[in-house]
Amino acid sequence: MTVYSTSANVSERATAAPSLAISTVIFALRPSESSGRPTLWLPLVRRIREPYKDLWALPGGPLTHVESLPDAASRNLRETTGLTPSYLEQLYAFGGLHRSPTQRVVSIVYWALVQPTEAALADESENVKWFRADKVGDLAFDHNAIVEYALRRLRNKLAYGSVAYHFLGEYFTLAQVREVYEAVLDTRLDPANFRRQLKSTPEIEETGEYLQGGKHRPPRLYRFTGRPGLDPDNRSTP
Amino acid sequence: MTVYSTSANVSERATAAPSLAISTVIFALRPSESSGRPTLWLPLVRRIREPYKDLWALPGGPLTHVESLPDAASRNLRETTGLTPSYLEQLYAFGGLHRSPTQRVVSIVYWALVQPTEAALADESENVKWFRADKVGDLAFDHNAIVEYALRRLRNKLAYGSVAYHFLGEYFTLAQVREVYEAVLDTRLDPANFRRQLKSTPEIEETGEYLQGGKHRPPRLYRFTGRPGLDPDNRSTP
DNA sequence: ATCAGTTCTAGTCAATTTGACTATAACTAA
DNA sequence: TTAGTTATAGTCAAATTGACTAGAACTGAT
Repeated sequence: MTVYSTSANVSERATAAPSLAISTVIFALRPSESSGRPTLWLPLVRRIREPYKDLWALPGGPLTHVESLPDAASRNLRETTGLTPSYLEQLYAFGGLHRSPTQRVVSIVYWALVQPTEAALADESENVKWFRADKVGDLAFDHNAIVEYALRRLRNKLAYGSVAYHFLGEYFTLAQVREVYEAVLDTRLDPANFRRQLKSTPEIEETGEYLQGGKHRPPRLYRFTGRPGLDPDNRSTP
Repeated sequence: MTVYSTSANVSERATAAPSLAISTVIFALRPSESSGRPTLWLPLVRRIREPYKDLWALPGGPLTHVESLPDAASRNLRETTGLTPSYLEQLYAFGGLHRSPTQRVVSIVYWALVQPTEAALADESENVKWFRADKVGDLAFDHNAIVEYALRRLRNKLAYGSVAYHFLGEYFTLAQVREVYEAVLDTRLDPANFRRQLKSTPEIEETGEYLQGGKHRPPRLYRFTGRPGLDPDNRSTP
């Protein structure tokens, strides 16, 4: 089985550029099956051909000539899960020599966050399944390393940045933000101190609304007004 | 002038993968020509063919089949400047549709830091020249945007991370570290407070040595003992 | 209607960190 | 010997953080 396309000849094999693929690590919060508290999940697709046939892998595919890198990432995200991300950022380009046993492939990997309302509608099937981020099992290629790195970046970015809000809808309670932090960082945080910190950041705006229908005192709803970040792609998410 | 290689046919043009290149933004500190204080510089190469003939551009070239991404970055860094970096990290993959007017190119860009002893030996020629990082002029392709982004990342990383020491040799004074911060962030920092902070980080080790030969009280020399960082390539720099 | 249970929210207080500043030590050059 | 300069330690108030207390506001059970 040869891995080079149709009309390539021997001299081209030596110099031909490695092929380019786009993959995406998609994170969403879902209630844990045991505790009911939100935990971090991601969708994987089952490989239907060699190499690594029948193993789970990150959604991905080749980059076509007519689309930008983030467009390609969005597209294969939509194609495999039906989802539209609320946040999409380039993670890393993985280009090790032996990532794929049959071919030299450089994968540019994106990571995406989707809101739970979106995530609930996600397509799931025989070949697309959601896994807890800390229990993905053995994946195809170097995808375990990629998922681990994506998790590190997510945790790191959460500490400094403004990503937490992209897991949530437009309006949210401060306790929901805390739950995002607790799920992603896998810790418990003091509710009173956490809200004091959030209230001191100018990017979080108090609204007049309250979340009704809960079992206890209705919490006030807030809105995030910050700007994306320093990613050069910078989808100005309208 | 066609941009596709020899035996490509029409149908391949539509689906052929975009070509892959590696570029590097190389930072080093050099004494400013005016004040003598260290400032941030980077080497650029003059383009000797179209497109953008005669404009300055980042060092770079195609990725060959037999080298990893960081190896390719090191190689073209060495080939253009003769330098060996003390720090090398992936910056970003740039893949906009119209980065090059003649061809679809995806560039995986690395950024490197070199120590001043190294940087002093750097090759300079008609076609390789060093520029102040804030005065590079109009560059080829999207390289102005790339340099700007590299600067943002460098500044950002300096605040949290451990990059500053890679601008310096194995032994350094705390004032030298401060000069790195001042050069990169373009501010002045209080010497006393700055050293208090450094001394509270466990990764900086006091040595028994002092830097002799200065004009004033000889400062103590320190050593950095921290580990690289969370980059997946992670050259464990022996 | 009342009360127990729970979460939301504001606040207190000591410990730690930060920013502005002062003072002394240790060297060189004149 | 002294003036000039950098290195280094320390002081003090302001700001931030972590642990904790307590009242407000709701639901569901009695």
